[in-house]
Amino acid sequence: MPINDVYMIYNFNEIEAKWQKYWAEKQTFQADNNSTKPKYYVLDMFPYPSGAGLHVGHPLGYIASDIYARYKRHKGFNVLHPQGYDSFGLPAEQYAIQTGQHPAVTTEANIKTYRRQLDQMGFSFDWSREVRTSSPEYYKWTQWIFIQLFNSWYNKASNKAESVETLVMLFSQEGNAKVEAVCDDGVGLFTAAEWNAYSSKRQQQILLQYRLTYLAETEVNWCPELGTVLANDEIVNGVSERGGYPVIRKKMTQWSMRISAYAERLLQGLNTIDWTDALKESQRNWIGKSVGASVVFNLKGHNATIEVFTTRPDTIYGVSFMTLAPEHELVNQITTPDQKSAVDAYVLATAKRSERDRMADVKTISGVFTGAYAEHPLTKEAVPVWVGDYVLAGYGTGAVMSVPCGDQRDYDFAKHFNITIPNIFEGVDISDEAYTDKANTTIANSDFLSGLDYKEASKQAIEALEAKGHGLGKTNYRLRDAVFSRQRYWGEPFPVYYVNGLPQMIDAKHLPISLPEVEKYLPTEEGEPPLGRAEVWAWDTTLNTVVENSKIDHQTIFPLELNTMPGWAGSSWYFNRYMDAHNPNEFASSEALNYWKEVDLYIGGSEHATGHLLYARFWQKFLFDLEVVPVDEFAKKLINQGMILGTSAFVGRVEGTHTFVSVNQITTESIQWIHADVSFVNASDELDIEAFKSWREEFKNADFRTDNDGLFKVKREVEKMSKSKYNVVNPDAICEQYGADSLRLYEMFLGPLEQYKPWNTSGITGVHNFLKKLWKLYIGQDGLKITDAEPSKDHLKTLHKTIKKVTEDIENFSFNTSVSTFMIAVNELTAKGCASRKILEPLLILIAPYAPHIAEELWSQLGHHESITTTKFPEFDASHLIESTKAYPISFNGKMRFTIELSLDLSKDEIESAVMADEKTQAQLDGRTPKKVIVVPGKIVNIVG
RNA sequence: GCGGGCGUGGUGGAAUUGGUAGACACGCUAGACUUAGGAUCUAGUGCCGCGAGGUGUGGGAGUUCGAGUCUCCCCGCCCGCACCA
Repeated sequence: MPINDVYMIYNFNEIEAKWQKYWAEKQTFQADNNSTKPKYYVLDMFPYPSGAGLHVGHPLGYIASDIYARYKRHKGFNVLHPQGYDSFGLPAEQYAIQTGQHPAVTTEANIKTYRRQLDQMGFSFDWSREVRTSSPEYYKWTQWIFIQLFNSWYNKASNKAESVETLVMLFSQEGNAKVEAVCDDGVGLFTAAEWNAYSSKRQQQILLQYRLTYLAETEVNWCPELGTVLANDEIVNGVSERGGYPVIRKKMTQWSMRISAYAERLLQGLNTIDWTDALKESQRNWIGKSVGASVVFNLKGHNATIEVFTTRPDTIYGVSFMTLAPEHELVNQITTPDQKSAVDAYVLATAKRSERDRMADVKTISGVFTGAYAEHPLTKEAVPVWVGDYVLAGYGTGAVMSVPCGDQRDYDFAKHFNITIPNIFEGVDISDEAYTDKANTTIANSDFLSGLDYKEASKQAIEALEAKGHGLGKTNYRLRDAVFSRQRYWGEPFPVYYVNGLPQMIDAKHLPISLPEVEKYLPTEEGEPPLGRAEVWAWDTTLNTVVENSKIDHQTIFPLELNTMPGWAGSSWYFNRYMDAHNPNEFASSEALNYWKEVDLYIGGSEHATGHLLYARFWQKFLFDLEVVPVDEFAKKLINQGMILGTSAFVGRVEGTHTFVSVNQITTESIQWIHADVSFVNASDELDIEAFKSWREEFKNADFRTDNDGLFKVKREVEKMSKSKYNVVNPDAICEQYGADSLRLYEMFLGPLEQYKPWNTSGITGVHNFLKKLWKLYIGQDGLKITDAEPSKDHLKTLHKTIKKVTEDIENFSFNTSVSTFMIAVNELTAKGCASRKILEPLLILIAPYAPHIAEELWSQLGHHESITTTKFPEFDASHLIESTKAYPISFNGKMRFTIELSLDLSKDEIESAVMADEKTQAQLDGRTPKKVIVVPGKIVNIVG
């Protein structure tokens, strides 16, 4: 056979296509819901299929999870490794608005691209379980979950969600006084008799205040540019996360999710799951638990009271004033005529400032006295009531009891307005700043609390306040209920219609409620969401169907909800659907749910910390309460892969001219930096001037001031990889040039999985060369090199060193170092001329999870007819690592330690005597006799004295 | 301000978890073969020094026979939350 025959050289393109086809045809990676093997569920965060396709950053996490999934198969697990698409979303809709193309059409096209790109990477996904959040078969169950939420309330007594039917029963039997529910503020008390006498409408309105998803007029974050509301986690620094548009506060009637009911369980659950500390900490911050007390102050001369929340009830005797948020409802009511104009002016001025301004400017102290006085609940002294914008309307009750000696903000406010600062701490100087250290506090000047520490004083203060009916211990959470409505087209329709303005659920058996066709994807002229354009968007209660009817008679036909669900709806439960992806009758069968239970390993970006990952935990806990899922945390272990960043290239242009200047030639002129496409620049930062010139019309006749050698250098900067920064590297090109196995290895080789790292294509030659060397280890000019010769001890040592390292690496998710380990192994075996089947077969299995195509190809060339994917992973045998007998002592203080290199030929006993005979050891022992010598091959030897 | 993390060659990064720092790879230098090569192979490559040698993990101190690793202080960087009462 000629040398350039396909079987002689490493023809990665051909090999990869061949095995991808093989895996697809044989359905190699289809998971079985009935298996005697132990199960293992490896999940990636499913992608949003954007029009730009995948860049090299996207597959990083998929490669890692794929290696792990393949490894687990080798280890004898029944592995579920599915993939799908989070296919509802804003970009497809924005594109639809611009082009009139239906989002379903562009989404379908994008999915095709994604699928092709994912396939070419050789991922071992079980595509038979693919889900798409935008398909009616899927969102049928998203709608179903919504109905379950609507039909549930949160019982604090049982600490779980229960059916609204039980709530109705309680109301009709004993009213709501004893019902411990998480519900809206301001639900009044009623008796059973009153409840039963209420109209049906009134009853429904009351129930809405208890449901886990509810309709309420709330102040929401409205983004005019996007034409929709946003959840708190979708806003970053006062602007929208997507697009960076301004966000304003606006009152609207919206669906909300009562996630606050689960605040404590979401917090506690973090202790049971293996997620990173950083991520858990983000969620803890976001939930923001604080323990303290609610205290009620009477107002002098008014019937009203001010309720405050404090984490420092121990400082109750240090209160010298109170502060209300400018938006507080009492401000108007209690302001005295003298102060009215000043207060009104202040409130107005604050209202004019945007959220962002207020956030940016925290240093300026401002406020105004209302003229009113509250009464201290214990001393009965008068306490002046102020208004100040350092108090936030949205947290706690929007009012605080100000203790200037114990809180820096209160202190600053008091200093600024000359309010007295009583000192209630023993032996502490507060002339310069407040004393905020509650761990080392002794309370003074505080009646019965004097002499107590923080903990005891808080306890007794709460007891005293409770006894007087002026307060009680309370825990506050920062976590707000999540707005669930979006004024958008491309999302799940709600299974909701309205009768007399009250929401009704469509019976689950009529789901899905599919998205209607609309002519345009914009809001209507009347300002209704896009679904308002649908001619057919009403529910016929007699026919139980969405009907075509322009003249709604309001007897049997009722309007449907026009909002759609937010992007996070479909992604909050998809991991359960994969277990039984095509079940038309249930969202997943209980057999499937009980078999797979939860995700064992979840890999995805940390940017979802307070969005998707919190909402998904919330829904899982709810579904657990409903007893439809068997576990209340959906992912046991979670790893955040770091982002792969792009290395942008900038060319400098002298401001206001058409002259471009190489970075070395820049002198004093002011330079405007322009992104150049990274494909025009080589590894030495030199620009292909001609390519750049023909890139855009405006550059065609530009001048270029080059270096003396005629080269033009660009400036490099590491940024997020993005189309708009022209720094995107396409995996298709890499696969074409180096192959998927090279790309997979290189992405792992780049650095620790969780770290952020810039992409640099030139380094890929290193791993590519490794694959070529690997190939040459098995295949020579005359074909297969493998022999059945017994391996030498040296070869065995290399193999087992590699087995040990690679196994440890995979278990610890340090995939980067095993790539190096492979390189060392192949270099050593090549140098030693190893051709033994007993070495090279196990080696191939080690490499298979990382570089599956080449491994499959060589495996089949070795004469195997079955895929390598389920062969048994090689076992490490320590005896092969023992080396020589040189030992030298390390320390002696009761315990003695030696570093030792052990000999392959020696037994444990022989090693022991070798150690003891060692000169240095003898010197160190100084005549003493050790009791015991512990020998661990490949490790340090302990000698216990 | 609070919380989490990090700091090692020109670069990405290793380091048996307290035991020969810089594995492996990129880049670079020299050479070989080809002789358009960006292909392949060999050798070298932390820094200073011709050399023996010295020095070296942001800086300083400490614990230890021994510190990149542990403790304390300082400097710098990244991420999350942020007037949260």
